[in-house]
Amino acid sequence: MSELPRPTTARGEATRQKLLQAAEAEIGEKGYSRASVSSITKRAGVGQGTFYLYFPGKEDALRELVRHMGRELRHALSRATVGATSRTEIERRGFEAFLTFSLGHKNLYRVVMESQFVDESIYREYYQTLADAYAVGLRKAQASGEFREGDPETQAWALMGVAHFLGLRYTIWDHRVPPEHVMRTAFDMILHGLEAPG
Amino acid sequence: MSELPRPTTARGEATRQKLLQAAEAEIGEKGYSRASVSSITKRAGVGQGTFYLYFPGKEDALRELVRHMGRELRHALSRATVGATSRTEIERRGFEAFLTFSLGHKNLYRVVMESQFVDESIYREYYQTLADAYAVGLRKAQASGEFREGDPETQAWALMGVAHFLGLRYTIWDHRVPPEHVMRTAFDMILHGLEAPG
Amino acid sequence: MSELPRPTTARGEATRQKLLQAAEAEIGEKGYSRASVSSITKRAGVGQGTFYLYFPGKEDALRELVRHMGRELRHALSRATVGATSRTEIERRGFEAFLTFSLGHKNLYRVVMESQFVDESIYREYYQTLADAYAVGLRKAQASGEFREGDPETQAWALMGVAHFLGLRYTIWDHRVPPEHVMRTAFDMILHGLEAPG
Amino acid sequence: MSELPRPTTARGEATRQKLLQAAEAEIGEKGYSRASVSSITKRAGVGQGTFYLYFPGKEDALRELVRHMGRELRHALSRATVGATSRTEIERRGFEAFLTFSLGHKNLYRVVMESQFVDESIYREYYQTLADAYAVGLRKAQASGEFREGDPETQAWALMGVAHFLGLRYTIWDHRVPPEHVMRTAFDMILHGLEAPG
DNA sequence: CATGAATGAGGCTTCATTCAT
DNA sequence: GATGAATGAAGCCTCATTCAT
Repeated sequence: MSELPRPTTARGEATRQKLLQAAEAEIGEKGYSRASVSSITKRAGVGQGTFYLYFPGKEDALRELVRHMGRELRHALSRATVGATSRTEIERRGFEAFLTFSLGHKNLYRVVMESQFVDESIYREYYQTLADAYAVGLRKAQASGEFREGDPETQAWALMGVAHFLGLRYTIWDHRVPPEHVMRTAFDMILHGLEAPG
Repeated sequence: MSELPRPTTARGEATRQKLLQAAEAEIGEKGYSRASVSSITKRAGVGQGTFYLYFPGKEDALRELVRHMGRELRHALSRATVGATSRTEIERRGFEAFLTFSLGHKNLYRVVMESQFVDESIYREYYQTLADAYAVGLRKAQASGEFREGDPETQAWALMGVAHFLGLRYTIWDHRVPPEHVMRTAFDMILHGLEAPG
Repeated sequence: MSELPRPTTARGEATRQKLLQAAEAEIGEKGYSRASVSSITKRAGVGQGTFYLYFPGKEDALRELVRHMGRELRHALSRATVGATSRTEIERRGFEAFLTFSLGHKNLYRVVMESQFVDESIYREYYQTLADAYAVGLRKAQASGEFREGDPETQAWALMGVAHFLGLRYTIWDHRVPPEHVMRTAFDMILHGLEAPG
Repeated sequence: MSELPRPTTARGEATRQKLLQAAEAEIGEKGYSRASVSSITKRAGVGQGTFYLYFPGKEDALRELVRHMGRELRHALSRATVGATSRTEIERRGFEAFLTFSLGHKNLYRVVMESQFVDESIYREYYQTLADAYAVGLRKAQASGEFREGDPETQAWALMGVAHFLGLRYTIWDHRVPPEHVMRTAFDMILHGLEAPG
């Protein structure tokens, strides 16, 4: 009723993974509230009750999924930006990696977005964690003189907004516009701003 | 797609408005799936069955609400930017107006955000309409040489992303950071970009 | 969710009564936890959901039933003892009425007994109300010199215990021993005690 | 009816005892139907399946517990009344011992009371065994002229009713009234009856 | 002896929607 | 126009019990 029992055997761990994957697919496709635990267990090929051996309730599977997505995305961003020689380069590669990642994890991405309507704290935690890491990099780039001065946290949230909306619009909803095209315009704006020089 | 049958009497119109306001409060506070038609009618002070005299179903009230929010926001933006002397000025005032508006319509804003999980098309229509109008302005500013070249639609989506995320983070979730502070950083970035000049 | 809506129409009141009677039969026969809401509604000939139009939950039907039994029993005792010329007479008639009543309401009596394991307060209220009324009568009989001195509340509980156990043993469980026989022994003991005089 | 297979090793016996104690606590605290086998095994510190090595099912643990309580209570009563010089003395000491015992075994007592709703026969057996032993003593006291004539079995049930109700009311539910006070009134009534002499 | 993962029946409850008045 | 009683499908969750290890 109150404890969250973690499986102790390998068999248990496998079942847990099956459930998590099934939950990702089910919730990603139908949305959290239309997704049913019984469908999840059916997809996972286990009995209904088995779900509750691994999660205290439906909401907790969602939480788990969002945390998982957060970890995966951060890893993807790390991998993509390793070895970059400038912050500008990091931004570009990170942006690209984000779009690729979202496209490759549409379901999980939907799950993250919807989490805000189930328990806002899950969603806030997800983005705040990203923003914090992001702000660190921006602060360094300002210190080194590469980037213009400005509050790094605000910038981080603004940039996440750009990425989120462009990702939603141009990769998740409709990817007929070539990504390079979107990237070019977006990056020009992000790096040099809207105003024409002079 | 076709408009719902509208009431013909003044009394009917009043009931319809009461229901819409109740739906806004109920869905905004509890979220779409936790909101119930019976609570909505209770809030509106009408009988349960009355709801179905004005809306074919629960989803349709949501749809109506999103359209309503779209209209209101566009009016607010028009009003705010009328008489501006430059596109930069329009951007600034529009941004400000958007933040004020979201803050003043938290429930409605929540409803719009959640609509994507009920019927994506409502949500896409909402943003696409905004983006289209936005892009027209940006295109003009580019033509006049005030703004740098770039695909206006992409820019519009990117800018809406900035506004959405900053609004969510700094006005809806937590408005301890003063809006001027957020605005200053955001605008510097939007107009001149991240990179230091030279 | 929080209000307990009372029916406003005659039809509603009728449904409520059907449900209450069905609940009495169902819970009385199977016991509270083995009784199911769905069986209750089936017996009542209404849809499952209808139950929740009249009771916030299963427990509340039980509560209602116990209160009902309390009122009925008190009425029966009043009726039985009206016109008695001595407290001894009241005791005798009350005792008899109690046994008759329990026998005629086996199901309801079972429901009352079981209520203590669902929500003790229901059960305590039931007996405390009886005890309070009982003690008033005993106190008067002591004041008038008819009954020996002693704490009336304690006496009331003791006498309810006698009635309860004898009723359970000799009317509800097994009524092969003639009631007069039980009554004679019980009354002799209650009125004159166990000890032989002298 | 037949005894359950008992463990043959000392280790097994220890496990069985742990389970029984855990069941007493769990069922006593939560009530039979809210008590779960898995909680019992958790309390006992053994695996879930282990329960079924010692009991055919949940009900059987209850049965065992009631029998256990019966034995313990009878022993307590024997010990308390040994060496008493009159039946009156036996009554007094027995009554006192019963109250002390119930107070010291609240959980077990609750379990016994609830058993009637799980399997009435367990409960009836419990009280019938007590009543039979009780009646033997009462019959002797009548034969010796110490107690007034009357059907001993009826008297036994009546007296158990007194003890049960007073125990429930004044020790288990609320022991603010001093036991001596309750005992004095109760005993006066039991030994000499309600009616004033003369 | 002991374990704990797995099961699936079954219970409670919610709710969008219908309909007779 | 309006009502509110009624419905039944559907969902979440619990739990006694089984069984392979």
